[in-house]
Amino acid sequence: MNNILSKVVFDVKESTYVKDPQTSELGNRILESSIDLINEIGFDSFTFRKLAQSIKSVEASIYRYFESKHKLLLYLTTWYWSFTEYRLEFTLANVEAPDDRLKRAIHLLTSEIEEGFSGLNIDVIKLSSIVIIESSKAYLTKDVDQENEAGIFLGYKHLVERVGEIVLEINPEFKYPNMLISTVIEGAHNQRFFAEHLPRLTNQVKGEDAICEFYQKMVFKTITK
Amino acid sequence: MNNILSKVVFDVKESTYVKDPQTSELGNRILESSIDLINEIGFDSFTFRKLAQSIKSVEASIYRYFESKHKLLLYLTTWYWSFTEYRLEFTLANVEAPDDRLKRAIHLLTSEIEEGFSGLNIDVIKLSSIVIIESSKAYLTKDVDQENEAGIFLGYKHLVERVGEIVLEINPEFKYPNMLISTVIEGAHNQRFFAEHLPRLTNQVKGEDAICEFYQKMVFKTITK
Amino acid sequence: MNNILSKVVFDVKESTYVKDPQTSELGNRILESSIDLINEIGFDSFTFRKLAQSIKSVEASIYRYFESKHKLLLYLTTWYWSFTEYRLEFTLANVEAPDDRLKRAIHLLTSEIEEGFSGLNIDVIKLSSIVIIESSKAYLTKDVDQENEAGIFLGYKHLVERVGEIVLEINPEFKYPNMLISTVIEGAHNQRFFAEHLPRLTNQVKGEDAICEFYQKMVFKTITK
Amino acid sequence: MNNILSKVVFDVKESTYVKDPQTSELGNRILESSIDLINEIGFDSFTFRKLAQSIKSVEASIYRYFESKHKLLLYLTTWYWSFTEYRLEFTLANVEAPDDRLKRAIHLLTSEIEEGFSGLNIDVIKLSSIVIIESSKAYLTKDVDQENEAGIFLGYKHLVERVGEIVLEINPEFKYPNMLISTVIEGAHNQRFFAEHLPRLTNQVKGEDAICEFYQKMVFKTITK
DNA sequence: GATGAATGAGCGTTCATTCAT
DNA sequence: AATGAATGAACGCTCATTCAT
Repeated sequence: MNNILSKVVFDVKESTYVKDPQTSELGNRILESSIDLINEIGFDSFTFRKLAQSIKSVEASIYRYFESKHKLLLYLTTWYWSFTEYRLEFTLANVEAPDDRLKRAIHLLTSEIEEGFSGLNIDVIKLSSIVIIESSKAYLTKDVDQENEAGIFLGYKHLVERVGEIVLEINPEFKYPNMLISTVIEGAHNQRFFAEHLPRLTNQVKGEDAICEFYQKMVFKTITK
Repeated sequence: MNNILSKVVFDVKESTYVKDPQTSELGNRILESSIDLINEIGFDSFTFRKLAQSIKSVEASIYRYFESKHKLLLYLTTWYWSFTEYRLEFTLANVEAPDDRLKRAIHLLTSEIEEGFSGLNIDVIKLSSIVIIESSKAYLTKDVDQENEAGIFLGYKHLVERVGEIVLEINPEFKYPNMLISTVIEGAHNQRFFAEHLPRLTNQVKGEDAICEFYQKMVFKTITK
Repeated sequence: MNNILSKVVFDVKESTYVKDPQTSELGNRILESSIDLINEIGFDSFTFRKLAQSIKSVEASIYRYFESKHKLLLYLTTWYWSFTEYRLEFTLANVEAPDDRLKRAIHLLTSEIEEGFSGLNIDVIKLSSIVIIESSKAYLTKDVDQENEAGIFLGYKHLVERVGEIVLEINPEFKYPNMLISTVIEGAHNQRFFAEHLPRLTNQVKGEDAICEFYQKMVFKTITK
Repeated sequence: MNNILSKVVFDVKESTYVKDPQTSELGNRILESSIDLINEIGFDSFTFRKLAQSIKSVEASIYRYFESKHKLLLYLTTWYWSFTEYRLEFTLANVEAPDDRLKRAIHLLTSEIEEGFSGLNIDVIKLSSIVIIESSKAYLTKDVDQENEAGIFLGYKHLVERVGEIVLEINPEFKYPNMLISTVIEGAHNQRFFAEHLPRLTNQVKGEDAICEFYQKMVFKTITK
């Protein structure tokens, strides 16, 4: 599986980095450590200085790869969506029935990643938890409209549209496929966070997986004529 | 309407402030200006220094009211949810039919606030746009679990539960009322942001109001047995 | 003499400072120490950090007074020219004969300040040496044309014009009074520097005062019809 | 003219460079680009990094030629004086009358270079403007006394002495020939800068050439017994 | 000889916060 | 109660420089 995964790895917009971190040993250490560190202390108090200390290097070296911590977060989330799309391909491969396809797609988008992926230097489980908590900070910013970031959300958009298309296969007249799918993705993220920190906002019992079940039902009922 | 509204005004958890800003002229200026300023430059680059300049006062004075900018944001969002709950009461008053009640509730939660509210020193339109963009930052933080903030999300939780109860009136067996309603609230916020900045993630045409229609249908279909 | 001198002290363009350093104890320490420090290590390697250390304070405190080291240098040179003009007034007071007046003026502009001035917290001798070595850096900069600096060289300009007028008293037809006087001022500065560091560029023997004599002769011969 | 000029080219003190930039293609690009760049952004914000970018090379490569940006500036000014001395030879060649020689010499030192010199990779017009603005920074430094820089000002000194000798031919008893000539050179530089940026310090109207005329008269009157 | 990668050091700046008045 | 002055700490960033290839 190594080879295939390493192919995915490159599918990150160049505009997020100065030099692709996956092409050097230091770069990879930056990725690994930043995931650990953001998980630990949160993106807000995450700084290049702290990251530099944790990889036993210096800030200047990190600037060779990313021009700001914001760009680094974009890199990570972009990578995550690109990786998720890749997993989606596998999940849908050779599955014909649209209902089945949609069910599987939603399961993928709303369940926790549980197994690690061998052959990857990136810890996807930790990364997914970063995406849940911090990714909104990547777009909820005043810079979101800048041209150079136009391409950055492509991965996410693409994923939404891919699943949206399955919805349309089932009900070609449904008017809001993207709205529905992005609601599911963001919603699942939120519910997972609520389940852990603000349980009264959800009906998810920690441990069980009501989230996936709920969103599957919601989607199918919503798109039924 | 002045009197009634000013009653709402006090319904903010004390743990968010050192001294209630609504009890003094300076405090009110802090609220007004912070809303303007956060709207303008975003919460991340919003600082007490800049706020102090814009109210022609001094950082130290703001510390009399809020112990951090984070607490100030919590105050504003709490105020917002408390205000929203208040509006909900009005919307539902004397409406008996559960279907009708739910429809109205969702409309309230998913539509843009359009009219200002006279008698309020707080610009609710601007505030709602802050809540959309920045409120997730108020809870997506490592401090979220700290005891003293336990009560802070009460307003939001209460609102979710209030509407959740209407859901249960319609279908007492529905298992995930809170999950559904918080998905709607967060979803509507996101969609509104996407519509403006990342339109490919939504099917909302700017100007129209597909969002409200979509969520109403989604909710009713989802809770139908 | 105290009182009169303290009057001069305020004659510095406000655009050079954020808060007038002469109005507080810390501000005065900044002035004194910066003069010492620039003298010692040169303006190029002079930084706010080093200055802060030498006054046993921190950089942030210095920023209360000056927004950059460049502005601080402008403050010092402006102060110096304003002070020089003040000394000029005294030197010319009650002297009627134009020849005499010019001779005295040139002497003032070309001789080393030797006596300290009691009642001043600023060490004028050290300051004058800074002006000789570093002041050109205050105007030889890409910012020189910016509007906000328009008024900054007024002291220097005014001094040049004041002495230029004496030249015109002696020879009203002389076409280049300002050119002549600014040549003298800058020239005397250079020669004093050369005498110390690059003696082959001058004919000044260190210790003697050929510089003053030379410029006096030069001026009188040049303006004679 | 090529051959003769390329002879001049080598007349730069070795102590300024690690490897003579004129001996390689990259070295020449360094010279050309540094002149452009210093002109554009000023010496203070000129760095090896920016220079490296503009020659599409790398900082490390520049260090092969110059050990610091300060040394590079010294190289350029030294080259300039050496070049000026060379032009002086041509200007004085076959001119016998001392008065005439002095007049021509001063004209050379105080007028703007207008024509470019074919056969030179160095843009002398731009370089002369650098020397006017930045050269004082080359010697107004705390390092000026260091041994290895002792020889660096030889070109300038030599030029001053060469013209000083003409002064002595005319008036052998004149005591300050070097002082006079260095005053003229520095003065002309200053006046040219003032004319453009601080016109009230001069009587030079931009466009005309009062500077040359003024200094010629000044010199002749000053040295007349 | 030229380059790419990495680093150590330090600068300018801003922030949040405290203290005395 | 509000303010002015000062501070400690950290951040983002750039620079000059070195090393290995």
